[in-house]
Amino acid sequence: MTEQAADSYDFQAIQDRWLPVWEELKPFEVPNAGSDKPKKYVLDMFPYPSGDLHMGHAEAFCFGDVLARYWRGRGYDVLHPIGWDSFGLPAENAAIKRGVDPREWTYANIAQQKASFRIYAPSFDWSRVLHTSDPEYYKWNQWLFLKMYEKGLAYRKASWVNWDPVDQTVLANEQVLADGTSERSGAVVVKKKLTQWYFRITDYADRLLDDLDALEGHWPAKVLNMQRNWIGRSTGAEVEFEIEGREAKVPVFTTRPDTLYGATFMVVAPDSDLAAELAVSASPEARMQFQEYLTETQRQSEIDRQNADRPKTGVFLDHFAINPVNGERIPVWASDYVLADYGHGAIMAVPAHDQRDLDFAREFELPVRVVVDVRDETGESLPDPLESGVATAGDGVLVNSGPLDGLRKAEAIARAIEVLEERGTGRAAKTYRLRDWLISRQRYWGTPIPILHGAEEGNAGEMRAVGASELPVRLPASEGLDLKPKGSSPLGAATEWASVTDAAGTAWTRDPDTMDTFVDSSWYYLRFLSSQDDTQAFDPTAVNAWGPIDQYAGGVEHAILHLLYSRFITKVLHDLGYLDFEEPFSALLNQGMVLQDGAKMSKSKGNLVEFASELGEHGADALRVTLAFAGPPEDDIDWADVSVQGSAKFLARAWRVAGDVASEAGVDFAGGDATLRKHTHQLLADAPGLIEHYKFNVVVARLMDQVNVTRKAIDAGAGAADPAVRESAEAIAVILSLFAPYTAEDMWAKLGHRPTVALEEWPAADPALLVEDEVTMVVQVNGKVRDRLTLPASVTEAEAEAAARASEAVQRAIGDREIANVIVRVPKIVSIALR
RNA sequence: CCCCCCAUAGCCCAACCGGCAGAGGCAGCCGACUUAAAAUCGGCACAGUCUGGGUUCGAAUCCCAGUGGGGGGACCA
Repeated sequence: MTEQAADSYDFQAIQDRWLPVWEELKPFEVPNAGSDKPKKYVLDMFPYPSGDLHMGHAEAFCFGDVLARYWRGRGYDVLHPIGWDSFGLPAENAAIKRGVDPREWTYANIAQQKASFRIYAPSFDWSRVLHTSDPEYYKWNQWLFLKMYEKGLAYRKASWVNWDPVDQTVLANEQVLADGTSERSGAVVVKKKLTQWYFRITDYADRLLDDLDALEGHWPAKVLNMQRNWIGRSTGAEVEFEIEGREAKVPVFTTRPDTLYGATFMVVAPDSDLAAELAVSASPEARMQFQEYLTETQRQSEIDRQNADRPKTGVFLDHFAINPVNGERIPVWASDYVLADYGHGAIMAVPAHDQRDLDFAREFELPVRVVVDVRDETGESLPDPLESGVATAGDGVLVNSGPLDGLRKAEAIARAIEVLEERGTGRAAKTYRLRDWLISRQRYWGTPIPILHGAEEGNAGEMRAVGASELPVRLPASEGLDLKPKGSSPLGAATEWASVTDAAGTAWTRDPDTMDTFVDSSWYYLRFLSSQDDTQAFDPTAVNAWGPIDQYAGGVEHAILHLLYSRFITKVLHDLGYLDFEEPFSALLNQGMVLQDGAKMSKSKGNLVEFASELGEHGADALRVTLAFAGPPEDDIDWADVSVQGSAKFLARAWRVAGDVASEAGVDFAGGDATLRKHTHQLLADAPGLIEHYKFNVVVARLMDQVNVTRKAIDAGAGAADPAVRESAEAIAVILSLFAPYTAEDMWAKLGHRPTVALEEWPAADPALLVEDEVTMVVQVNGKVRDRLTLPASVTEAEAEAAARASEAVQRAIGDREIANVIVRVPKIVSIALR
């Protein structure tokens, strides 16, 4: 080491010094059995291997790592694994574009990301690494599918599905954005009727919704809100309407069974089976009109359909329904404002009290009957909706409603349900916005669905699950397969792979579809406990010992999809008896985005900050400190607002403090400078709470403050040999190791200790050093600060008040006015109110 | 249209249960060191908390209304 290197901070030299040492020590490998320490499972959402790591990864993995390192410092065994979410469309599309094997492309990217992670140095347990595209992993994906299939939770149905015309595959509802475009390709999604595999997530809708309550305070409020909206439970009643000339009754869902007497017509979705059936028995003109209308609505894009301002359209279906409560005969219409896949695809229309129904009634001159007397604040009845064009949806007293008359809305809803149940024509019911999870994809780079379809006359239409002993169903080589999107799965063309003859000589064809990659990521956290185990998906004993995940960290872009699916699969595995917990993620941290000049970074905008170049230029520590210090982790970071050089400057200052310490390691701190010791112990006392509340930026600020104070003590106070200086430097190294592991390790070595500071337990704050012997109390007169009193910490309320009254400045402020009230809050304030 | 979150120095952000608006940083200015610059060190200055009401002895903090920004849902019966 040259003289120069010894006293100037060189991040490259420090990285080069410690990386090999850590790789030798493997300090973050934790056996499943752990030790006798308590356990924490800290997980970052695993990355997708599209190219190298980017700044978003840098941020996410920084925060996860701070928490993992924190809990280690607090005396826990911490499991902090890493893997790759390596199946999926982007890899496949990129592979098509470059004419390479998706497998090669994917694993090359993984290798690159691993190399970047090595330098960035999150405290991963590398012995547990997994890739979802390994047969050793997706075998268990198939196992999971078969478990779901056995339980009736995986099923096939023909339905209108979201079709991405660019990627040429179906999409889950969750993958279609609000504007009707695909979240992946950006193409306008169209509807296609196809037979597809689904997971029955709607069976779990109530639990998925209700169990969110227990996560309150541990998950971001925003994510809870989004999940609740997504599940979208409505409570009300199912009412059965008879349709003249039809055997079976038609159920409709309503949140307002109290308004049944106001139902003056029925509307069915044009693309529903019921509409088609009713049209068959309608008059020829009505049938023709309906056909035209149906064609018209199906031409509409999702975007047009979602435009709420457009006028109501519809056709009369030439049928009448009977209102079960009053026997009234009401016309049945078809209109696209009723959705086929929500509720029962049919509604009872109450135009007086529902705006959509009113708009429709006014358009087609259907009757409007007020059954709830809704009043405004002055007690005046609101105007008749037919005239005003405004439906009255609020609370009020029921009228024109037979037995419900005189009841208020809530009572009337309850009573209406009772009436329906007594008569057997309805019941209380709930319905959800959430739909079953469509999991089949017509693409190559995913987990093959382990199902065989009958391929000869004798077994045509039959389905058979692949036996557990035959798993995994491996993906065939991509060589010779046309991976280009063409609307059917590339695997179907792999005839040799797809054709199967069983022991009895019967011919079968493999299901050609692959699973949505969200299946892969819905349970990966369980696999980390036994990523090499080829006898089971996961080890229930180990999983129950470590799980659920104590701290999950990742992007808010997964607020619905990934988190909802993981919660669902966790509940299923709980119900199957594998898990003793029902929620996978006890606490969740969502980091914000890294922006540049207020905009999302992208190559096309030319505002990309490259992770690799930042890492090379400033080093891992400066980058991590910058990200942690930029602000609250859940806020977006604008790279234009931060200074990586500033972080580097701070690290150099901290590092020099350690180098200046002149006392020996192991020296007794007790005799050290009291002021500095107090400062150090205040930091030690505050840091845990700050970290646990994700206030990383505040902890970094406190470390800067501690470095500044220590610098002053060395240069102008106690001096470099004072034990308090060593105590402070050691505390800085230990806490700084969460953010800047290399620098902290080097400081630790300079302070005469052996690696690694990452496994060092935090020194305890000494309560005796935290008590102040003097306090400053503020005296306010009529809310204005008039004096500051320095008083002993043991001061009583009466003494403080006396001192305040004795103050000259206070007396001047009071003058000759009378004191109305004196409030004393030791040790903060004396507040004097004048009359 | 409905729901949720946010607003503090030029900028990024702190401020516990309502109790002195400032912990830290960036940018700025002055000075020390230097032949000079960089780095480093020392110092300085900067807001009364988006607006308007209310509660309180006391409000950045609680309540109401609004403005601006962000997010979610939305023809969901």
